[in-house]
Amino acid sequence: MTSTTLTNIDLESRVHAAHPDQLRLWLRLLTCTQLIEKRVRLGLRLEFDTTLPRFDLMAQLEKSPSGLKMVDLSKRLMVSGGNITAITDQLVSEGWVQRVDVEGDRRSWKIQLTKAGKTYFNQMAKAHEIWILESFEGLSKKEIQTLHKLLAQVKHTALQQLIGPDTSTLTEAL
Amino acid sequence: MTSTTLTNIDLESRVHAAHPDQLRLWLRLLTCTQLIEKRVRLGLRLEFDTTLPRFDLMAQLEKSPSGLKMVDLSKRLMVSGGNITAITDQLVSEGWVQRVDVEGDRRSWKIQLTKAGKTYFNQMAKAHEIWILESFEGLSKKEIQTLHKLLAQVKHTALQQLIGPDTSTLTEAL
DNA sequence: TATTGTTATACTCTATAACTATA
DNA sequence: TATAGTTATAGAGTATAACAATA
Repeated sequence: MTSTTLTNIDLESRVHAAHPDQLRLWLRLLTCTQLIEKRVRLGLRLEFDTTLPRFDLMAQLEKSPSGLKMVDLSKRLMVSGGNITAITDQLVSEGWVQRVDVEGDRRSWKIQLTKAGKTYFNQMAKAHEIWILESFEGLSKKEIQTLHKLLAQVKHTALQQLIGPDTSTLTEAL
Repeated sequence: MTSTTLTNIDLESRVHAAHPDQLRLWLRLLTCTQLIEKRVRLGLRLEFDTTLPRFDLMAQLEKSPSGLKMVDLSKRLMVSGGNITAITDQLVSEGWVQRVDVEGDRRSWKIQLTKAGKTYFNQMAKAHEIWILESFEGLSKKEIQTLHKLLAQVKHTALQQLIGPDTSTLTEAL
């Protein structure tokens, strides 16, 4: 018989019997996220010739039709301003987003999806939704709700741990 | 009042009310993982001047005291062979791991932690464990078990979706 | 022929810091 | 002074492909 089964060939093989349940949970959480993320990245690259950060930025814009400032995008995507400039430049050159003047503050832009960008994003979002549905198809509706609820608590705690109990922004904390 | 609360300034603001529960679950899963991962990366950088991929590679070696071949590391860490060579080279130059000849196959090495590497890794692992315990301290023991169990199903399904039902390795599928 | 590992290359994402323009 | 955004730079990680050595 072979020395390792497929399910052992991943990060979880790191866990020792002596390690606490929290560590096992973290590695399982990480494995799940990485598997789904790899699937999404693969699909975005093969079917749409794009990347996850670009998709994420467009998803933020789709959610805010009036547009978002660079600094808003920086906070929401939890990356530095220079990154936002770089990714935005790419998307502008490809025609998917546009910079629009902000009335009353000549330092800022509103970044918006173009009409072509909306169409393009909607196509990606449909495919994305299918990949995600497939990734969770082993769970019942109730299990999905339970998971969602438990992860709410994790999110709350992890956020506190990362940024502390004050009101500073995420990017400032990093 | 401010337009956004802190908990809205993240990826989950992408979700629309019309989107299915699975999509909400995925974004929450991603947010949780990213928050904890940022905390771990920050700690590894500030306290140990190292990175997560390097830590992960050493963790694999610590789990396999007899050593692992490059190809094993490639599969377990789900990255290409060239990356393993690069990261291993760094760790060798820093004295934390060593390449050891494999009897009977002159193409391969066994990569092992050095004595100094074991000491160094154990220090990191202690700190890592604390960061993880803190990240999940909002959950009861039972909730941790429930989460772990539900994520087992997610892992299984996501793995099938990513690589298909056959027996090929992860890296081959990517 | 297939496998193991290395090398060369290029690309994406990332942060930091210096800078300009504006508030 | 502080904020918004850009630019320049450097570094890490990643994949791919060509390659050499060995099985």
